[in-house]
Order: sequence, then C-alpha cells, then structure tokens
Amino acid sequence: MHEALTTEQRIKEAARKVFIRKGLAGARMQEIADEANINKAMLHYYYRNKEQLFKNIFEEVVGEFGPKIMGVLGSDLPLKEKISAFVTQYLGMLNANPFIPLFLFSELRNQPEEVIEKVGIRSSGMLDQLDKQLKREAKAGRIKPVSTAQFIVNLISLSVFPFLAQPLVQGIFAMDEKQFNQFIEERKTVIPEFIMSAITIKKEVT
Amino acid sequence: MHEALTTEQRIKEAARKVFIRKGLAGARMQEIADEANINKAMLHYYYRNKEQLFKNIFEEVVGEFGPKIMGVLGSDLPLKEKISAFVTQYLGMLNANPFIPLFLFSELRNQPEEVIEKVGIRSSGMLDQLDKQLKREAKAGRIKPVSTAQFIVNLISLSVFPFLAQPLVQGIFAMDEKQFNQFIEERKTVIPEFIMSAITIKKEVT
DNA sequence: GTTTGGTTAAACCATTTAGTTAAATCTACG
DNA sequence: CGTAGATTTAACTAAATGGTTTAACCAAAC
Repeated sequence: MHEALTTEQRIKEAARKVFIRKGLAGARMQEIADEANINKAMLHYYYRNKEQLFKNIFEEVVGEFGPKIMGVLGSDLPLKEKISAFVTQYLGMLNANPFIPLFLFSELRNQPEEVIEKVGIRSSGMLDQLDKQLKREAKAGRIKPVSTAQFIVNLISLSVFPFLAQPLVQGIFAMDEKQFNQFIEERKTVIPEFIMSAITIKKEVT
Repeated sequence: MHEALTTEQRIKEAARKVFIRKGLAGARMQEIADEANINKAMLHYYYRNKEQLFKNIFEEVVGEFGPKIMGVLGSDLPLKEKISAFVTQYLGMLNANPFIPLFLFSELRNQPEEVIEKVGIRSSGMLDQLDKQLKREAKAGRIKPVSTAQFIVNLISLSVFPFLAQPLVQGIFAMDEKQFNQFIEERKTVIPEFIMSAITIKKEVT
C-alpha cells in the first residue's frame, strides 16, 4: 500500500485534534473516526477503548511539550539569552499548537501527579540549575534577588496565557487572526525586554 | 419556610460548583441534583434543561467577574496604585474562586462573542482611559512607551495564569495548599513591583 | 378544610454513545 | 491460488444520561 500515513497514525492525529478541541468528555469516538476517515470498528481494532486512546494521546502531548522546552531553562546560556531563547521557542511552538495549553490545563486537574512526572521538570535538574544561576547573578549585583518559583511562573505566565485567552484578546482589541499572530510575534521581544528590565538593577532617573 | 436558602438558589450554587469543576460536557444533571440535595425533577421544574441552566450560570459568572474587576483599570488612580489595586483585588477574588479561569477559558472557545459583550470590557471606556494614562505617563518620561494591549495582557497573564497552573505549580515546587496560598499572597507585591520595575525609566548601574 | 404551589420518589422514555460482532471485501505475499 | 491481516459495513448491545410523567405528600394561604 502507498498511503501517506498508516491507519494507526491517522487515528492518532485525528484523536489528537478532536481531544484537544473537545477534551476527554466532549470528544466523540465517531467524530474521531470521521476525522480519520475510517470507521468506528477500526478505532477499537487499534485501541481498546476511549480511555486508552486518550491516555495515549495525552501522554504523547505532555511528553512532547514538557521536556523539549524545559531543556532551555536548564541550559547554561547566559540569563538574557536564555530568556530570549525560551520565549522564542515557546511562542513558536504554541503558535503552531494554540489549543495545547487549554487542553493540558483542563485535563491536568484529573491527574496532576502523572503529568508532573511526564513533564519531567522536577527530575531534570532544571530547577537547581536556574536557581543557582539566579543566585549567582544576584550576588554579582547584576539582577535583583528573585524567588526562582516566582521567576519561572512569571516567565511562563507571560508566554502561555495569551494563547489561553486568545479569543478574548482578539475580541477586546478587535484583532483578526493575522493581527493576533503579529501580537504574538511582538511578544517575542516584548517579554524578554519586560523581564530583563524588571529584574535588572538600575537607578531611577531623577 | 425557614431554609437558609431557597431551592432555586441551592440549585444555582450546586450547578455553579459542578459546572465549574466539570465543564458543560462533563457535568451530570444527577450530580447537580445531589449537590443541591434535591431530586432531578426539581431541576427541570426550575430550569427547562441543561443548556438553559448552564447558560444561566455561565452568564452570571462572566457578568460577575468581568466588570467588577475591569472597573479598577478604568479608574483614575495613579498608575502604580492602579496596578496594585488591580492585582490585590484580582488575586483575592481568584483565591476564593480558583476554578473560575479554567472554566471561563474552556467554555469561551464555544461562544467568544457573547462572553466579550458580557464582560463589558469593550464598552466600559476602560481601554481608552488606560491608553491615555499610559501615553501621558510615557510623554512625561515617567515610564517607557508601552502598547496598551501588551500591558494589559502582561498584567492579566501574571495574575491569572498561576491559578490555571495551580496543580502544576504545586507539583513542581512541592507546595501544599497552604504554601501555594502563601505564594499567591507574595505575588500581590511581586507582580506590581515586577511590572513597575519593568516599565519605569531607569539607568543601568555601571 | 380545601386549594395551591413546592417537593419527593420512582418509574419511565428516548437518545446518545461506547463498545461488540459478524460477514463481506480487499490487498499483500508466499 | 490461497491464506492472513487489514478494512468496511451495518447491525447490534448495553449503559449512561437528559428529560418526562405520575402519584403522593406537605405546608402555607385562603
């Protein structure tokens, strides 16, 4: 056979789309089958049931997005470059998959522990690395002392939230799709400047 | 009768809880009935069907949270105080209702237009007010010139996101409930300082 | 005390949906 | 060719779920 994709792959892609759009409770097996251009029987031929299929997709998504991105934070780039690289990579990835955050946070509530492990953030040594870096910079007087937790939460908040609020942002500021993309593009410089400006030690101009 | 609450109120509260926890698709009418300590028949006696009930709750939540908070941003407080007041009020409100954001953003995808109107953000004159204020401050050289949209998105991102990511934050930084509350409490000062520090015009210390 | 509206309980109906099954077809491969 | 695995079709079952109905009950109002 010479299909572009194997049936199993088609199922996975379809399931991914539908689950991400509708969540576990909202997704219909029939809808997934239709999206994959196969019939329901095939679905169960490859995956025993809905939960199996969902778990499969969910773990794949988590395992894909979590570590790939956390890597940057644990790297030994200088702080400024690190922030820049993180934001650029993260926003790029989210731009291509704008529904991922809502999907993840929605389903997160049901199985927090599993997700955290899959993300691999705790085990990666990323926290320690970044913690040390921030303390070092602070000690050297280059930045204000900041809590690592607050720093990370700020960084990720600024990056992820706009995608969660996309419909709202577009509505409030009367943006179309293109303008929203432009808005996100701007944030690739806005966010790093914002953060660096916030934590760098400076004097007020009097 | 001398009940603390009328049956209709009990239904609403119960429905609110369940919908916010489970979303429209995930919520079960029986679960709502149980939560309200009544039987299913009563549910349909007061609300024709699930959609009606949901719409009711949803609009109530949107109408309650949106405007109350947007008011602060449209006020004529000085910028610094305004940010502080906004963050304090917002975080306080979210702390008492941590599931609201996920609920809103989840259901937002299905009816963006209605939500935006209900939030009343576009009509409140808030945008203009804040826009002028930021331009004035920038012209006076007290802050850097900033896009109003980027400013608002930053402010709300920093405030709301931690609640969406609460399970993740607790997991990653090994916080229990109490520590998480403490973390949020800290953000009431961290966020305003962060933002003010980011936009205030200063010189680097050399 | 009778009426009326809120309330309960339980059975019930109709629809949706996950999941199964069986038979027929197709396709690669030995 | 013939077998085996992949795929389709369509009918089916079982369970969950939204929604309805009926009869009985109760408390307050008239």
